[in-house]
Amino acid sequence: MADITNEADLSVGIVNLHFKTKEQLLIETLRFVADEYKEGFDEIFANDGMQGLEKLKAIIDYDFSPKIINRNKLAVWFAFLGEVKARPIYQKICAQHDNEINREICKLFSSLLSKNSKRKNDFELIASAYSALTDGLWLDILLSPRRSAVEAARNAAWQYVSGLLD
Amino acid sequence: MADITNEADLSVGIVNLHFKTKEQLLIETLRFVADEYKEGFDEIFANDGMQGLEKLKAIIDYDFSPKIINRNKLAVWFAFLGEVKARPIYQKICAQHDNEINREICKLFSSLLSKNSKRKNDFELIASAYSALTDGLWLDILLSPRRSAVEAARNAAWQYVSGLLD
DNA sequence: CTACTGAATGAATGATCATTCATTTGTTAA
DNA sequence: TTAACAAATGAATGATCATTCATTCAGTAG
Repeated sequence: MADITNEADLSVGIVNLHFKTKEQLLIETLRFVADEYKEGFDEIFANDGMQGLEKLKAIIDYDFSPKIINRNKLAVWFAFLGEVKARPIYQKICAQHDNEINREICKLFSSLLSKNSKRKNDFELIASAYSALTDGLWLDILLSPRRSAVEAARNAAWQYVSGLLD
Repeated sequence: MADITNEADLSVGIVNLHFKTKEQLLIETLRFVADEYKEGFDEIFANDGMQGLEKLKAIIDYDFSPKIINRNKLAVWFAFLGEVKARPIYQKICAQHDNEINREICKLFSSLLSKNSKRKNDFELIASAYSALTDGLWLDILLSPRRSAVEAARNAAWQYVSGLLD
């Protein structure tokens, strides 16, 4: 708490007055970053100017944009995820957003694959794989702080998607 | 330390005598699980009875076998990963294994794709994506403790790989 | 100017928990 | 049988750190 309040230029007292406990502060923090991510995601999905593949491209760009991923924010995400087993509340906080996002991604792949008879029925599996790929690439970036990691990750995500749609 | 030594049926003193500090205990623990994983991985790669796709299939089975992934072990992995930014030593401990594994996976995809003129030169990108996909699927399993998650994850990994090789 | 109220401070408190070490227990050798 | 040494114990110690609360500060009304 001392470190946090220092960094924020606030007194220990006022932070505890607002958040009540350290645990509450952590919970609100997770909610904040989860909402922030979802908001940007929704913005892209609500944009009817984009269609299908174009939308997916926008999501990928968003997922690897500096606003959403940088080592600080990734460290926050994975610090929370690493605690999920000990504090299931963290997983619950993400659950609703995750479900909504998954539904949208499923819909998107379903429409993208509709012309591809071969993979048409795999859209749910593919949506899961896509989301997992993104998470895994984020982890990569957290682990390897080379400058090129973000660019390489975006390419890997894009190559996966374009490979699906030949 | 009290919890740990209780669980292990050892006295606090003897554990500290051996590990010196709690931090050392954590470091040795990470080394242990990292070595354990690598050992099983090497066993598969050293087996010359298997070739190409068969080997990849074996890796996938291994990556989602109960010995390697179960919620307890995943919680350990991600707890360490979530601390990487604060304690870079954790990332260093995994680095050598990770590099060796990446090299093998690259080789494997390189040979698998050699007949596919279209993706022949993407084997490094594909290897990264494959590894990230696995990590992401592991995270999925940690987050969603439904019984079917492991099976679904294995399918997603397999569908990615088989999709590459049409 | 004074009294009142709510916001803010941060030193002091108390709880937690890693680490230590005086003591006990077990083993080997003479 | 006893002495010497090593291994193991866990209560006591001390460091860390979240939380509290007596006090100060700032704004408003009379």
